[in-house]
Amino acid sequence: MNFQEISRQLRKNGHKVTPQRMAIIQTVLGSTELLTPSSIFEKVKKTDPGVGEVTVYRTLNILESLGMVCVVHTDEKTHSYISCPTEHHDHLICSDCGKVVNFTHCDLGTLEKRLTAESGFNINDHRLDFYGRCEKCDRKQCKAKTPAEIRTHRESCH
Amino acid sequence: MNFQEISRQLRKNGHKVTPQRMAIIQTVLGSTELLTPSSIFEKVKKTDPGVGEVTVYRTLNILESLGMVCVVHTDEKTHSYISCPTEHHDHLICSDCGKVVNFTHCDLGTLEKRLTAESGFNINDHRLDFYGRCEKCDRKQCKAKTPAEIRTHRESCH
DNA sequence: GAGCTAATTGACAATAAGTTTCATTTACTA
DNA sequence: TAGTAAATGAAACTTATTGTCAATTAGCTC
Repeated sequence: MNFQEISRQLRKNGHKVTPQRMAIIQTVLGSTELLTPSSIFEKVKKTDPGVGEVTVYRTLNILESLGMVCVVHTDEKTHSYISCPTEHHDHLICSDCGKVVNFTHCDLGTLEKRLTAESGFNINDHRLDFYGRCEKCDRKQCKAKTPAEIRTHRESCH
Repeated sequence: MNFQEISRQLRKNGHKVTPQRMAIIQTVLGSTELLTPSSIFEKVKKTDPGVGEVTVYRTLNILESLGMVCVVHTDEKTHSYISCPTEHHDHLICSDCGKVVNFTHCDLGTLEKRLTAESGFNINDHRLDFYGRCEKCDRKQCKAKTPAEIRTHRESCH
């Protein structure tokens, strides 16, 4: 998604196109790894020091409402976000480096029918996340323990 | 799981059996609906007013470490817990009343193989949650909007 | 292009979930 | 029935996120 498409998408939904917003959006959409509000803030600050942390939170809410990012549930206490396609998809998440791969065609139709019959539930949605190690991390096993080590390791994977 | 099994399980793992702990555990394990720390606190307070909210948090952490409850990810900002079997299972969650049904045999082997081949990921875990309406709620569509209305509605479903 | 207006921004304050601390109490063991 | 380490409750603390508000700005209208 390029600058113009993003701008159009924003305006179509009644949002203004501001430099802060665009800086944040380009950082988020240009990444394939899991991002937290504060990690986004840190990244954006390097190129656009004028952007406030609160604006990151606000922009993430807009992106979520537009379906351009997903909230990924991790064991951490902060929200994690990942840029994603707007059609239905699920996630493969690397537990070492935070890389996320979207995949489509989860083919849960059969399972869903079985569960509907067994439970009486009227199912209308699901969330499927696979966890494991991406190819890179699987080769160089991660030994990082401290937050700083994990950050270094993650950077070496991207 | 009865009183004695729970006690044994606790002692086996180096935890003491206290009245507060047992009150909390029996409330949690005796429920099929999603519970938050504060909703558990409210329930327990009715029968055992002496139990503090912090003890609820501490007990939930123990139950989680023993694999007796799962954290279920919702859109709410508080953690939600559900009593669950210790072997692998996934969840069906009613978005109206919070009822949770555990199911086994998710049969994701084929999908997992495909994704491993396509992505190079070494997958070792997954999380699959189906969302929808349970049979009861599907019949009497939920119109509740305010927290108080939702609470009333939920109580009427259990 | 100038002016208007409502949305956006950043700084700061407020909130709330969850954790830590610590003096006191209590479950288990010897 | 002590002794001791774990557990408890109350209060303080931490930290992610949200709300407030005056100043700024994007995008519309003329």
